[in-house]
Amino acid sequence: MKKISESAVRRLSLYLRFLQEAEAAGSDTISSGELARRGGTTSAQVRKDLSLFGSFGKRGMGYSVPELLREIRQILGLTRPWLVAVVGAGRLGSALSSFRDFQARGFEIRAVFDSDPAKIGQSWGGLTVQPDEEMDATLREQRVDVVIIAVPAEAAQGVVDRVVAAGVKALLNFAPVRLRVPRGVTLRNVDVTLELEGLSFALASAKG
Amino acid sequence: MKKISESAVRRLSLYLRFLQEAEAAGSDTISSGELARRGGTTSAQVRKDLSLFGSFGKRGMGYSVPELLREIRQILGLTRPWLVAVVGAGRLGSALSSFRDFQARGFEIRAVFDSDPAKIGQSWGGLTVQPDEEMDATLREQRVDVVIIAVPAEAAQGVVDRVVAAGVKALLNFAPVRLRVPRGVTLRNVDVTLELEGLSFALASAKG
DNA sequence: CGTATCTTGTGAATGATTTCACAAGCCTTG
DNA sequence: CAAGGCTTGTGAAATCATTCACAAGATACG
Repeated sequence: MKKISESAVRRLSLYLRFLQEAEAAGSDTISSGELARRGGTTSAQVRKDLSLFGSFGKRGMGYSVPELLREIRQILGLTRPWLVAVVGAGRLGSALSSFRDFQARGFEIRAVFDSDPAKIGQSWGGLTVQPDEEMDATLREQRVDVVIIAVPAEAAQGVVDRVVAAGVKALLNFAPVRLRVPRGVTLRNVDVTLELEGLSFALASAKG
Repeated sequence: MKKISESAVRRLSLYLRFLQEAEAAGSDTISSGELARRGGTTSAQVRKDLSLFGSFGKRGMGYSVPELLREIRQILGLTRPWLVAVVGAGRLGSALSSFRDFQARGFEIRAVFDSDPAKIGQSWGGLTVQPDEEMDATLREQRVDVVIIAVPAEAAQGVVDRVVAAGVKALLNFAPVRLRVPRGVTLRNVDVTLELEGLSFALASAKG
């Protein structure tokens, strides 16, 4: 299979969202041009992205909304739920755990961990905060697929090493630090500081 | 001035972080190879990125840590603090407002807004949650540079329109929705759902 | 002072991604 | 059932980003 760029996957994810909107609005079909308009890209880009995985449209007609929904869900692996654990029960972890959208999109939070004894045992929307020591066992027992890292930067690499050792293959990191993962493990970073500095650059460039 | 890609700016921001670490560790100089190693890129990439803005190194010696720190701060516009407001006093807004790193990196949170009467008046780390109605006046009075959007998706575009009308030129959006901004306004998105779906794609591709 | 060693800065080459452009297919209408 | 009007799928072209490769400058050391 040929290599799919990260930006192409991002766009697919966006198209999925637009298709859900179109479905809710009662549309049966949608054109590449319409998807492009919503996504701020071009119709050729949309068709190219989709053509990486197959031919889903009808010439003259566009794409069937339910069919393309099915196809993109299949491509993105969203046909079954993924099990998620959050490490770090601070404010960010709390915000993430309560994010209702996750559940709706097929990500089920199954465990929350923290190293702070004061936090352990607290109940969080049906889940009990567990101590770090139980991480390895729980991750395996619950067959957790994805771990969200919401601990301070200094602690993040240690958490990565432990969850990777427990067999987890996908990580989403919120700590402002560059983490090392072995081959075969996928890591994505959400780095708010980086984004703010990007805004700073834009402001400074504009103002001179 | 030639166009600078977003990925180049991201990397500059990373180099800045590594330089701060190097400074804390007492290093006087650092080579492009060392910056590359920490950033997971190549030394040529580092030199190319820096060469977009000038020649800061000494052949045979690398870069002076304090000097390159100064230069990158200058490039990124981090020589003075930026004033920030958070719209949305939910859990995410709370997590962001309490994020100590912001202050340390030159982003000062000056106001928090919410539309929920139950939240208004609450004290948040020295700030009082203000009602939406005061947004326009406060943003102008406080000369807010950057607005962080931490409201539900349905409310986000309305917030954008209001803060843009109040003269704000830089936005960081956490709502899982594609927002429209006029030319001259910079928008960055942090979309956790997109990131999770990216992980899902990686997992699904690997497992077959 | 001359040689060896290191590392920068940068054109040229390569690779990746996006855009262009158009033949081909599908539906509607008369 | 033929003509007209859309819209797809996709090679080819253009643009953008990364990597290569090396001359040139700087230091260290005998």
